[in-house]
Amino acid sequence: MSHSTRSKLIEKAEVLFAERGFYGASLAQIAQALGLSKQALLHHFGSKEALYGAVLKRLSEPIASMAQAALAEKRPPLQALEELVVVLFTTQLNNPHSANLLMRELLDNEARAQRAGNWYLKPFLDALVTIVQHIDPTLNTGRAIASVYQLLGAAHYFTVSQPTLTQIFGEHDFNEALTHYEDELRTLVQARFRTSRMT
Amino acid sequence: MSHSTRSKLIEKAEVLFAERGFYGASLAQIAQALGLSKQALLHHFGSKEALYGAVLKRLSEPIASMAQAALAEKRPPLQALEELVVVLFTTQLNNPHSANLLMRELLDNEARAQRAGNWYLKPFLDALVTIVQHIDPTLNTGRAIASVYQLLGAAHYFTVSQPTLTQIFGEHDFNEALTHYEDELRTLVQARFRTSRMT
DNA sequence: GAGTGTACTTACCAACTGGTAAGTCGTCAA
DNA sequence: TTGACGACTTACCAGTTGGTAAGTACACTC
Repeated sequence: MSHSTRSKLIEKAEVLFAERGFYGASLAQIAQALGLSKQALLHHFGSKEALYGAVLKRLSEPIASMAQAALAEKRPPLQALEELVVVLFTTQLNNPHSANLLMRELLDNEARAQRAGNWYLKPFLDALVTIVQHIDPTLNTGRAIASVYQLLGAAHYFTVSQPTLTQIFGEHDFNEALTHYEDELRTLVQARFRTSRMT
Repeated sequence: MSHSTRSKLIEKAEVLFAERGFYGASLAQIAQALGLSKQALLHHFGSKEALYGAVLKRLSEPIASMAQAALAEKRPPLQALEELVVVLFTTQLNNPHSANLLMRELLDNEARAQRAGNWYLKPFLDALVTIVQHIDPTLNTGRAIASVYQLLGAAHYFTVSQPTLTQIFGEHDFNEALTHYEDELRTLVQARFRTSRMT
């Protein structure tokens, strides 16, 4: 079936792009990993850029809808934010390839900025900024972006560093860090905004 | 002079590796950007991997010595940590290529783990973990790693996201975020460890 | 059963990849 | 003056890159 092949290609491309980057993963590799010819891939997507775009799109959709769901919730916004950050973190932990690829997109962005991919992240970031401004209405947009990025950084960076950390500190210490990380994230969210209201 | 050509090559390689990744930057590009032939480059470094290693080494040295200097300081450790995080952040802001390349190294690490490059970061991370444990001696290594990574993530992630943020939120809001980010980082360091001592 | 469309295939292509071999050229020491 | 060395060069290599052209094989509609 066509749809299944197409989505299988996207899945495999996600893994290979995540592991080796846009230039490091070749069309032939991706297709071959599924027993297809490179030209089968080009038949479905037309070009490497288009394939990459399809991967990015599929990646960003669940993230954006998570953030928008959190925004629509009736819970106190600080609670909603804490929950959202934790859910994002655990989702990334369970999908290391997505997390890696998103980070790569941040890096490649500058050199290949004309691609529309970046904008997939906009609804997600907008929702986060809005939540933060609900928590502390005195924050202007710039400050809100800053605090959102601290939280996002704290979560995303750790996920992506997993292999490095394991190598440097060993599996035992890494697992210890992992066990407590969710907790630490909650502490961070609370601490950040408790202080902000005290100032 | 030989030394000058060699270090010019490292500098240029850093920029191109940062912009396009290890696979995306070719030896010919790097050499050509300095008016040299690809083989001049290979004469100095032998292989692409070796060049990459030289770039990484030069990159990580100042970072490691910063952290070790902070560890040797006589100030209260919380103050030393706050200062170190801020210095790291501003250094990265002023050297976006270094920041990008370090982030890429985190990502490429898994696929090309056999390279020794990772370990350049070990002294730096060790120093940070030690400082954190001076601040709060009740933290085991895992928890200390976790809190170090939150701070590192908050700083590094923002630097690397600069182009994306500018595109999504516009230059004005980004500059506002930038203006306050150092402040926000200080707040974060203080808030994180103030809370930790309260618990 | 003719025609149409989709999902692929093999056969190519020029351009580029990292790397080797074999020089050339200037400098400096004996 | 010779000889060695370092810093390069041109010439070349096989393998891979993304992409095009032209088909084949099969399902479906009319």
